[in-house]
Amino acid sequence: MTDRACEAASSAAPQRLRRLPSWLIIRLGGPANRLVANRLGRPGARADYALLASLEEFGPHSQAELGRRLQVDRSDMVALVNYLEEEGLAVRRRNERDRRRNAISITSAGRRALADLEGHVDDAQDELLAPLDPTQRDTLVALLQQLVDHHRPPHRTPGHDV
Amino acid sequence: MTDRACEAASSAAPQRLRRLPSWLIIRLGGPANRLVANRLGRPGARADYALLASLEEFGPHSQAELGRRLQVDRSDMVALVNYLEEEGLAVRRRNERDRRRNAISITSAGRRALADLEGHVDDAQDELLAPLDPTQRDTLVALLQQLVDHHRPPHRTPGHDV
DNA sequence: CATATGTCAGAGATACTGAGATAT
DNA sequence: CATATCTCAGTAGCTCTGACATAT
Repeated sequence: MTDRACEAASSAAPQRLRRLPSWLIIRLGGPANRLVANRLGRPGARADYALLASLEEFGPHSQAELGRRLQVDRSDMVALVNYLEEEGLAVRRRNERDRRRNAISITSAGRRALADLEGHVDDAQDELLAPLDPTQRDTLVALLQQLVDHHRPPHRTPGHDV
Repeated sequence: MTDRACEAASSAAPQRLRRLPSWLIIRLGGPANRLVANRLGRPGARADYALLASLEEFGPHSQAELGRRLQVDRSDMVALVNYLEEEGLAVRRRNERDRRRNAISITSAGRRALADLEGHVDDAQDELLAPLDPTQRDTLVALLQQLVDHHRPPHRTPGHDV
């Protein structure tokens, strides 16, 4: 009996961690990542979805702009744009008004891929938030948005866009 | 004017991502990790805090039990326990009732280290949750706890503890 | 000249996989 | 024999740093 009580608790996290926001958020990163990646079929597809959403919503970007929007390092953006280009989901041209920059644009195939990915991403959200009702989900999203906004690095806007 | 409007929005995330729980959680993992690591001074100290908290709260553990409690792989637990042992914060003995297992116990130096780390960890939470008032913080923690509990892997309790 | 951009090479921390030896 | 534990080696994805050439 006491043995069974001990066993039942033997995989519960310590209270110090269960009450710790940073621990909860970091722990939840695993399932969040895994559920989305499983639905999308490929580990890196989460980043592709982010790029395509940004391109579709705001139009052409330089790679540095994409990086600032999505909080991805410039150096890591290269491979991501390479992939979209190879798959025909985006095109990379020269920006003739500022020839340091590339101008990345979404293609029609990219829009179709975005719409397809979106359904799977939404399914993953339902799995991730399964125990919460719609009101709780809204509350959670609103709170997380405040935190993400607060921890966004200071805004540096150099030249004109694209 | 239109240029400035474009520039002001050039680092805002797309709405598709701003409303996406998985994206918000994964994005927040960075600051959560960084703030705690900075306060504790060493990248790996977050894991040490978790181990010490578990040992202090529940008494001696085998390494596999620690792994199940904290959701850390057995193979990664070896180095973590090595470090605690080298620092004199825990001792690793043989469990004579089940000689496959080690029995990890916290030392008095470990308890002092835990108390010290706890202050810094709490400071990091204040930074992480800065934009939220106490009620919002409680709400957030309660919601995250539900999600973490829900995504905890299925409970497998083999033998008796320690 | 100072800065921004794209690119590449490498490091670092985290997480997972596979295998082997030992013990139940 | 089947399983559990500890350990090590290797892999993979993610993030960050440093450097360089090019352009503003």
